[in-house]
Amino acid sequence: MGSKITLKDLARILNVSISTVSKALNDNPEISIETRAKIKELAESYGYVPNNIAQSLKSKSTKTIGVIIPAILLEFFSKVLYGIEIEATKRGYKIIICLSNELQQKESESIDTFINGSVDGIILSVAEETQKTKNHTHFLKSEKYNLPMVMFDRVAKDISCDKVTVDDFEGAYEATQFLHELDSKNIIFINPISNISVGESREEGYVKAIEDLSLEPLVLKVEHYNQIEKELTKILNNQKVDAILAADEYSAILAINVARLNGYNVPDDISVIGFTNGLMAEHSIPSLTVVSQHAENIGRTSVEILLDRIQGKLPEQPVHKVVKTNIIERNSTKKR
Amino acid sequence: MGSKITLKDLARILNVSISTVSKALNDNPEISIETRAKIKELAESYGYVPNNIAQSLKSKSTKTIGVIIPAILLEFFSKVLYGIEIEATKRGYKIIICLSNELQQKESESIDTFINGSVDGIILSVAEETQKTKNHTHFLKSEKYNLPMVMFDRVAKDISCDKVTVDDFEGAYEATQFLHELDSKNIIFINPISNISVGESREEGYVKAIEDLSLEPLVLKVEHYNQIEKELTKILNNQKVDAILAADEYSAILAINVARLNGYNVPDDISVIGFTNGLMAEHSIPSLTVVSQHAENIGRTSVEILLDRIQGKLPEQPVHKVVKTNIIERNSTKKR
DNA sequence: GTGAAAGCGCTAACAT
DNA sequence: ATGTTAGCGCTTTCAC
Repeated sequence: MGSKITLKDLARILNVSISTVSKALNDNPEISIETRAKIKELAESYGYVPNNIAQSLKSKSTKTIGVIIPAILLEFFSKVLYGIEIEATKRGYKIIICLSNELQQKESESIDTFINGSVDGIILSVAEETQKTKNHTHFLKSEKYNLPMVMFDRVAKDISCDKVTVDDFEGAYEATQFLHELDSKNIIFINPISNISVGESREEGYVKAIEDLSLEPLVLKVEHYNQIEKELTKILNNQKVDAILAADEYSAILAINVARLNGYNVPDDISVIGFTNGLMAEHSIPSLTVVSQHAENIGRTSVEILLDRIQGKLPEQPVHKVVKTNIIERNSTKKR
Repeated sequence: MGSKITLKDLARILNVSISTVSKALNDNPEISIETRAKIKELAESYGYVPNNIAQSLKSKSTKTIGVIIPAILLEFFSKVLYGIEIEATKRGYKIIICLSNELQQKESESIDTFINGSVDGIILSVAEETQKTKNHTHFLKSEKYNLPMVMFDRVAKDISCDKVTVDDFEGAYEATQFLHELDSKNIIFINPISNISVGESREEGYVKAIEDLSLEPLVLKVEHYNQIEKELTKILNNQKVDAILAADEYSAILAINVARLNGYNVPDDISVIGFTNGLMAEHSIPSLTVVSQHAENIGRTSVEILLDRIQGKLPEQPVHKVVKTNIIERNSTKKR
C-alpha cells in the first residue's frame, strides 16, 4: 500500500498548487525556503518518488539505451554488456536488453521496440543471419526515426552510423608474428567461425602474416567444435605443426587438449594462441595465451560514443573507433 | 529526418480530430471502414509509430520488467537472464537490466531506479554483500511501492515475496546415487566453492548420499582451481577412485583433464559429473555429464510468476517454486 | 460516424 | 512567492 503518491496529492494535502510542489521539490529559488522545506518534508514522509514515465514524456528523454546483442551466452557479449552497463550507469542511463539470438527477424523486431520512443539510442552487434543475408533495411529505421545507433564488433559496412570494432585482422597478424618470433615455422589456423565477419578477418590476418613471413599457410576450417578433435589429430599425425592459432577460445582449448592427447607438450612442442580472453583461457591447463579484444572496453566505448552523439558532442560525420587488440601471454606459448 | 510523427500531425493532415485517428488506428468500429483505411494508409506512409512513453503514462503499465543480477560474467546468471529475456519477450514484455556487482549499495540504487514507475515488476537475485550483512531494508520498498518482486536462486528468507530456487542438496544427492548406480564405489567430491552457500549444500547432499549408501566420503576442498591438478593427481596415485562429483563446472573439466593425463580413461575408468550445465560442459572432451540447475528455466519461471502476479492470477500468499535439478547425461559417465 | 474534452503526472512559461 | 495554464502524446468517455 501507500503506493503512487503524486504531486497532485501532495498539493492537495498542503493546499498549494501542483506547480509550487514541483518547483519546491526541484529546489527552484522562486519558492521560499520555508515552503520548500515543508514540501520536501511532506514528500519525504509520504515516500514521494517522481514518476519517471511522466518526466520522460515531458522531457522527451528517457535516459535509457536500447541494446541488441546476438547472444548473451557467448562470453564476449556478456563482457561487452558488462562494459555497457557500467558505463551507462555511470552516466545516469539505464539499459534495455534485447537478444536477437542471431536471427534477423528478432533483430528487426528489437529495433521496432526501440523506435517508439522508449530509448534515446541503440547499441547493437549484427546477428549472424543478418550478416549472411546482408539484408540491412531494418537498420535504416535508426536514421528514419532519428534514433542514434552505435554498432560494435559485427558491423554493417553499408550502414552509416557510429561504429566500434576490433581490429581482428591486425590481431591475427600480430599473433602469427608472435608465434613466429617463438621460432614456430608451421603455424596452423583453426577456424570454427569462418561464417561470420570476425572469423574471416582473423583468417585474413593470419594468411597475410604467413605470406609476409614466407611460410606455408595451413587453415583448418570446421563447422562444429566436435570435428576439431578428429581433424586436428589427423593433421598432427601427418605433418609437422609447432604452433596453433585458433579463431576463438573454445577451439583453442580443444586444440590444447588434442595436442596433449597426441603426446605433444604444450607449449614446448606446440605453442597455442586463441582469440578472446575468457574464463576458460584463464583456467585451462596450461593457461591460454590469448588475443584479447577488450570486450568490456568495447562496451564502454560504445556507450561513450552513443551518449556523446545524443548530447551533440560529436561531428556530424559518423565516428568509427577501432579498439586495439593485444596479446595476453600465459602458459600455452613458449617463453621468450 | 521524418522522425516523430504524432497523432496530432496525422489528424491535421487529414483534417480530422485526433481521437478519430487514434480510434481508427486501434480499429475501433465506431469509425467507418473507409476512414479507418484512409487513416491507416496515411499512418503507414508516414511511418507512424505510437509513442510508447505516452501510452505507458496513459495506461499505467510499462510492459517492462526490471532485472537486478549480481554479476553477468557468471554464466549461471547469463543463462537465467537468457531465460528471462526469452519468456519476457514471448509475453510482450521488455527487460531493463541492472547489475549489483554483488554490492548492497548498487543493489539498493537499482531498486530505486525501478520504483519510479519505469517497470511493472522486479526480478532479482540477492547480492553477496547483502547476503552477508543481512540488511534487507531496501527490499521493503517493493511492498511499499506496490511493485511485485520475484527473487531467484539467492533469496532473502525474511522478505515476503515470490521466490524461485534450486534444490542443490537434492541435486548432489541424486548425482551421487547416479554414480553409484553406475557401479562406482569410490566417489570423490571436489569442492572449490565451499565458501558459498550453494557449495555447502552440494557437499551436504553428497555426504548424505554417501552415508545412505554406506560408502566412504572423500572430499577434496580447494581454495583455487590451480590446486586441483596437483591435489587430485596425488589422490589418484594413492587410492582407488572410480567416480568424481565436482561442485562446479570448471572443476569437473579440470578433473577430466587430470584423470586423462594420469592415464585414466573417462568414463571407462572414472566417471565424472559436474554441477552447472555450461558451454564448457558441452564442449569438453569427453563432453561432461552435469547436474543442470536449469538456469534458463529459473529465468522463465521467474518471469511467469512475476507476470502472473502482475496480472492478478496468483493467490495473495507468496509463491515459492523450487526448480528441480536433473542430470544431463553425456560422455563423461559410463552408459547404463 | 466524428469530435470535444478530460486526464495520465510532470514541467515551465507566464501571470499575479 | 505562488498560482494558472498549456502541453508532452495518447486513450476514452461523452456529446453531437
